[in-house]
Amino acid sequence: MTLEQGRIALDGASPTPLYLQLAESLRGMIRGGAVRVGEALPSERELSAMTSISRVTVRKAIDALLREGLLSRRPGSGTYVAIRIEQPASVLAGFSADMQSRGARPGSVWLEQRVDAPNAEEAAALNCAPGAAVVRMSRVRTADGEPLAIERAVVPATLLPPVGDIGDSLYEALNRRGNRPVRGVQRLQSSLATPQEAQLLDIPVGAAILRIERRSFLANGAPVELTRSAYRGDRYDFVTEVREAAYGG
Amino acid sequence: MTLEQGRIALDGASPTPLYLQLAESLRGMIRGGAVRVGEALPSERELSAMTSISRVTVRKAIDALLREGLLSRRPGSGTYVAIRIEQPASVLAGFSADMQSRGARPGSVWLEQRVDAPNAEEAAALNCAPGAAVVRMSRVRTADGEPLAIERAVVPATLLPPVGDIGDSLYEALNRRGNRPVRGVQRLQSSLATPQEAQLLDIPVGAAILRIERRSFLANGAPVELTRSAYRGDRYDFVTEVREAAYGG
DNA sequence: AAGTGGTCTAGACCACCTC
DNA sequence: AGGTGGTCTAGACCACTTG
Repeated sequence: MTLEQGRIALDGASPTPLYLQLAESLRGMIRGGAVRVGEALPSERELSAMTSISRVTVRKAIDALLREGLLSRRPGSGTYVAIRIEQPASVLAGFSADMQSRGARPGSVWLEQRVDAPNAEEAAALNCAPGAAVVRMSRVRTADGEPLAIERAVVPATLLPPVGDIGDSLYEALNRRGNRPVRGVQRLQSSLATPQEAQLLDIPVGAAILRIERRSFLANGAPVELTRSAYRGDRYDFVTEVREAAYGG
Repeated sequence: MTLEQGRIALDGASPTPLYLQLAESLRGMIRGGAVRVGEALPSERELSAMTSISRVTVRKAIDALLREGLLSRRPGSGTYVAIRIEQPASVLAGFSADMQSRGARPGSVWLEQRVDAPNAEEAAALNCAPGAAVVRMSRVRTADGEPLAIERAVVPATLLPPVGDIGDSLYEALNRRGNRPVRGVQRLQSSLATPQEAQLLDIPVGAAILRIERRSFLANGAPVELTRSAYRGDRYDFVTEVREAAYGG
């Protein structure tokens, strides 16, 4: 047995279910290195004895960590710390939240921020009149100070605070106005860096670029943004979870 | 109660666990319209009584359908058939189905197909013993006769028909054995074509390549495949839908 | 042969919503 | 107040791998 019982602190009186408390403890130990990658966890029966909670509940905690990709089970053998810890961040998040969930510090260098009229494609995508006002935002997005992506967003002006109050996180600004997108469609494409992109991202012309076009929508279906981004191919990967087609569809 | 007991056929002697049998029955009823969208399922205690299986096991079946997005639970109220979700191309489909949905004719040129032992990474990803048998499949995938991608799949041999009977669609072969993946995690990366890839895909060295690594899983969580693909960047884009974080587990 | 995860049962109590 | 899902227990048997 590799773990010391003292490290697992569970509170039966807490409103947090025991299995989530145990999952959190195990998560902390794995991240902290108390159990190394590839090593086995104590068996379910051992964990049950160590923590005085039933094996069914121990399994429920392990189930949660399995879905996070932190652990892997081998029947008849044991439960192991997964080799690759990948963060399935297929939830709808802006650049800032995405970077924070990856453990990097997000930043921005503004290229353009102004109110403008939409072109035909933008008006169609945002479902707004050709004469309506949109906010056009172009930035170099950085992670820990290094350029990672070029992001060009177009948003109906009515959904945002005044241009001066938008700050560095578009999604945060939308949230302040109660206009949080709940659904989005993204299109990903592999491409090569143009000379302009190469200069802004500090990479060679012709380097790999991951282009992402995102359209997102409010709960009532109204379009929120049309954003086109160009990510450095060598520094960024996109993780998504897919499920079986629900039905009919 | 909307369901008739007669519709749920469970076989205690079957090697398939009861909770998966029940999940399949419920899935069929929902797809067949026996319970309409927005309607409540019989309560867990009712299902338990109807099927003579314990409530814990009934919950486990419902858990699986929740993860597929087919059902939604409301504490204190009931379990409901989820509102129909608009499905983009981010559903879990193999190359053949993906191409057909895009209106192209899928094809294959085999590079390799054999039973082998997994390497360390594959054994970890597939949760199988180092000495287990896996089927290794490498193909150039074509759309309307044009090379579009190089696909290298590794699947536990136990999940597949004999190697000679696999045919050209991996997912179809898995389905024949009842091993349909219901969930997958994909990692996408932009990259450049290596000389070997360039030759196989008939593109210049250094052209844009979209690399996709997919791990997919059965309803019971068992890993099905580890597949690495290299798509022509100029011919393929990947569309995915993102939602606000919803289901908690 | 011993240990492991995989499955299953028959109960129980709680917080919440309203069938 | 009665029903619902949410949680939890203390056992049990199985198939499998091999600490």
